[in-house]
Amino acid sequence: MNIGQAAKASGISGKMIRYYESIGLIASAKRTESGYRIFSEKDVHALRFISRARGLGFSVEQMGNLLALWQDRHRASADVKAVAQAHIEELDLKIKKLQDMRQTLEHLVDHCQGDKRPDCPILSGLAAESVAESVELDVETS
Amino acid sequence: MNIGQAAKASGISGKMIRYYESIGLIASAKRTESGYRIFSEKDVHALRFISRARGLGFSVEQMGNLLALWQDRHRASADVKAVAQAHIEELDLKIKKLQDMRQTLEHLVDHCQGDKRPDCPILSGLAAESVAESVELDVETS
DNA sequence: GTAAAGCTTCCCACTATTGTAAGGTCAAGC
DNA sequence: GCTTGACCTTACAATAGTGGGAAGCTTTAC
Repeated sequence: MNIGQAAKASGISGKMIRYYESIGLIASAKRTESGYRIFSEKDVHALRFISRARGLGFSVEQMGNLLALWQDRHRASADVKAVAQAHIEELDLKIKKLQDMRQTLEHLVDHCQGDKRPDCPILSGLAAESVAESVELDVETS
Repeated sequence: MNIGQAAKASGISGKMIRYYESIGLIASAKRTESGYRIFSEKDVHALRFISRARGLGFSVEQMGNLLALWQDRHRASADVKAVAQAHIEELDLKIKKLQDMRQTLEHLVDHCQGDKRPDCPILSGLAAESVAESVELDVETS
């Protein structure tokens, strides 16, 4: 199988397959005499594994660990679970950070008239000593 | 004021101040005869504005728009509100994406014993034709 | 036999930030 | 006046992942 067919079959672009090979995430593919990469079903299977792990937000480094565990028939499921749980915690942190941003911004937006006048609590909020300060000022005067 | 003092006062590293200047986000600072950058209170004010916008997850490009609006005394608050709301939508998309990942992963983790045995629904889930497939298999057999 | 499609490597761009190296400047102490 | 250390300057590299493109070779289809 050529790289293009492996790409279609796995959902990973040819570009990225070459990249993953170059950084050692996957083994170097065999080559034809003329230098074309050859992929087996097993290779595609691994690429699909990677594709799903990426879809769940695992980093390349974490995928390296997961792939090693996947290919180790004597792994303990506890080891896999630990990697997955650590990733859930990372996701939680990111989610919380974004939600905090969202909330602050929403608060500012709620207090903005959004008309033709230039007065804007969003800009005052960004310019204030602290975002809370402007919002509180705003609350006091409303 | 030197760049180091401006950095401390604004919460943006000297490195990043130079970067923001290089990409034109902020105006080029005046220099002493020997080439040191000089920052005024007004400059620091703008840097703090940037610092807060960054904290709310605005991209450099969006900050460019916000700064322009901030410095335009005749802006309409509706324009600012539009930028902010567009950003909230971006945040919502990111949050949703992360939450979806989190949920799928949590589902897999919940079905993993996490002991010394090698059987692991997390790995099967990643290796399956689709993540849902393995989970459903798992549900059927549980 | 020629043209098109697909492969190869290599280099660049992106976001935003940090690190490092080589060198100039300023202020304090002696 | 000179040394020292802290601070400044520019320039280049690296990070993570992905996409884009060029130049050139191979394979396939007609």
